[in-house]
Amino acid sequence: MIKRTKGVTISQVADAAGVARSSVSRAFTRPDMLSPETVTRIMKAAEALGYVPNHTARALSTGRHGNVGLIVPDIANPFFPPLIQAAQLEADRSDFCIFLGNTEENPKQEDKLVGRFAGQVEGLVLASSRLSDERIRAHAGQLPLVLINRDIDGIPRVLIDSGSGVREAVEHLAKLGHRRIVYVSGPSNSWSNKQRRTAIKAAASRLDIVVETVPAVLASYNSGRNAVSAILATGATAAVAFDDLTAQGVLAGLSEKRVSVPGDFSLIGCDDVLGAVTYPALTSVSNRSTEAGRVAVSLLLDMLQSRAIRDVRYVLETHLVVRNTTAAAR
Amino acid sequence: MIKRTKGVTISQVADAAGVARSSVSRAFTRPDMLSPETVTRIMKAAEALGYVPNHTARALSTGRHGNVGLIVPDIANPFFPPLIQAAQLEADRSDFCIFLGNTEENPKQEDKLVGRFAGQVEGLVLASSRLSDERIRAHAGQLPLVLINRDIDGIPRVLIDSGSGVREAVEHLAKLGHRRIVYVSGPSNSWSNKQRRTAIKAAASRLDIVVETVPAVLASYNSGRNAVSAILATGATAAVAFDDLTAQGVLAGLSEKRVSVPGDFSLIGCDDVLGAVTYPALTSVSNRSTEAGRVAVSLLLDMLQSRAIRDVRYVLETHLVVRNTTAAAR
DNA sequence: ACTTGACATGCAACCGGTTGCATGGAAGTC
DNA sequence: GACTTCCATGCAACCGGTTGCATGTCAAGT
Repeated sequence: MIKRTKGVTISQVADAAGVARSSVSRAFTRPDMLSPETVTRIMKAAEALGYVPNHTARALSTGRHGNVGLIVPDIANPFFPPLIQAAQLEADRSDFCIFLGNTEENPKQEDKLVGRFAGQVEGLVLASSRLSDERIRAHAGQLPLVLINRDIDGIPRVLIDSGSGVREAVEHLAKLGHRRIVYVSGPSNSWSNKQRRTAIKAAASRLDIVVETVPAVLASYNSGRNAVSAILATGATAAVAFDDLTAQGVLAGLSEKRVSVPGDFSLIGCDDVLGAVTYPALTSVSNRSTEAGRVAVSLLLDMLQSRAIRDVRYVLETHLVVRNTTAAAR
Repeated sequence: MIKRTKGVTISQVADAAGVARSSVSRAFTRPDMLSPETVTRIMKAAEALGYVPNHTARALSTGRHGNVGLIVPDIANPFFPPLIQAAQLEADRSDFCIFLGNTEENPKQEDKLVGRFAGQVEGLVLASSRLSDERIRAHAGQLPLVLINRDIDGIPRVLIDSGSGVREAVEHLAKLGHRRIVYVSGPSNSWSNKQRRTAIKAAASRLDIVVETVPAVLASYNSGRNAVSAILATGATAAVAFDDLTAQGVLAGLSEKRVSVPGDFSLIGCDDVLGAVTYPALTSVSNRSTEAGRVAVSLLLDMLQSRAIRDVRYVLETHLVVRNTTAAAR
């Protein structure tokens, strides 16, 4: 049977070392204030007793607990794991821990999580938040906040500009001779979706290409698959999907309808999360999610240190990665 | 400019409501101890002041902070996100927050994370821990611990048995008339690989099927693709791949060689991480990672409540998920 | 030898809650 | 009407650290 050892306190160490509690505290936090001998004596006593500073108590008196929160809409979406990983790594470099929250794409859940996190993190990163600007502003009033893929004035944010990559995608399709294309859109309250749709329309109109939008509701395989009939009905010869998951769904749907890719139809995804591991390899727009995670946390930690909020707007450009789902129009 | 509102304390609420601090505390934690009118008065005052209980202070005096830690070796491995998600959901149901740690497959990093988490979580789930039994036992002495995919006596654990699913895969192929199959193996030092290979051989010999092993070196798309020539050279009519990524590579390689799946060749993956989002949909062995995450957290919360450690060994069997890459042998 | 100052350490208040025990008043009992 | 019982509330200690200020000591400065 395993039994649990319970907390050794600073007082016990103080007694053992024959000093005041404050000296023990200083031995751990500002050893330069004490004579070297005292420090070693205290350390030895602490070691012997197995003393470990109580994080909670420390947090209570200092107001700093060394945690930051990261809230994402859907961990299972392959876009996020690399972002989370990078965020965690960056936090770790400064000895911070990451609280992870998953909102299931649900603003209410997100609000709830922010509230619950608020008391125990020093700052928060909201990735692809589904909250209203208003709610985000309200939260930003409570604690340091950094956004990923939400563009709100006055709140530090890291934006992955999929616009640049999408523009390249449209140019790529234009060069291949496609004159009529479809944008398979994602969640309507997603900032990225808005951004991509806008970029596509702008690029297309500049290149004299007709774009139609087919909604896929959720960013998922199934909605992509279900959108296929609507896509084909437009008479387009190519499509850009909101993300790779959706694209993969479209790919499946097309295949079922005996439309070959890229022979009969060209398809481009976004976020480049599946491109390299599926067949045929998906042409897609790179995502930069790793950098986004790292930069967001780094920004947040900066804010915590300087206690200042700068109006940072950090933009990461994306590019088209050409693989095997695009070819010349028939 | 956004400015931050700082903490309203229980004392301020007490003053505003004209009661003692303890009453305010009780209004929030055990309202039944107070008269209804007092409670409403306090609540009204709290509301007006924007009071929110300080989580840290509460944790200090109660010793319960409502957090559990989850440590995984690699968030980016598609096996884990569903597990994490499920764990988070389960924790959430009991108003617990999840601390997420990523060890990069590094035991030292894992040890460090456990140490850092220890002070601020009530319990810990270690998924596919890379620590030695000894270290795990040591940690288990410090705080409640639940393991996923590690089998250590005396420590509650959740194990995913991929053997059962692999057995079903072989039976499925046998029923379809395949007499000669290939196992496309994964990393030689992987415990799962060993488990799967063993299960395949046992099942095959029982069913009078010939199995050949083709190594794929790494569990990846490319090594799967490169293994195709060797696979076809064996004259087999079906293959089981170490994991879905490898299977997807094999699928791509077969397609390039004009071998149609499942018409000419049947293919089964493992872990079911891609099956539902690729085309053709991959027949695969389920991974149960969602259940594993949920059960592990649930077990942990139980332990926290009952303050007891039971020697639980929860085994999750896997099953074959038949999709569209398997058919009758020619 | 006396002041001055630097330095090491202790004291005690504080962070913001929780909780066992004491108290006082109202209701219930005889 | 006096006595118990019970309930709502307050008091104060406590959780385990941190930190501003006071104190004591010892060496350097004159």
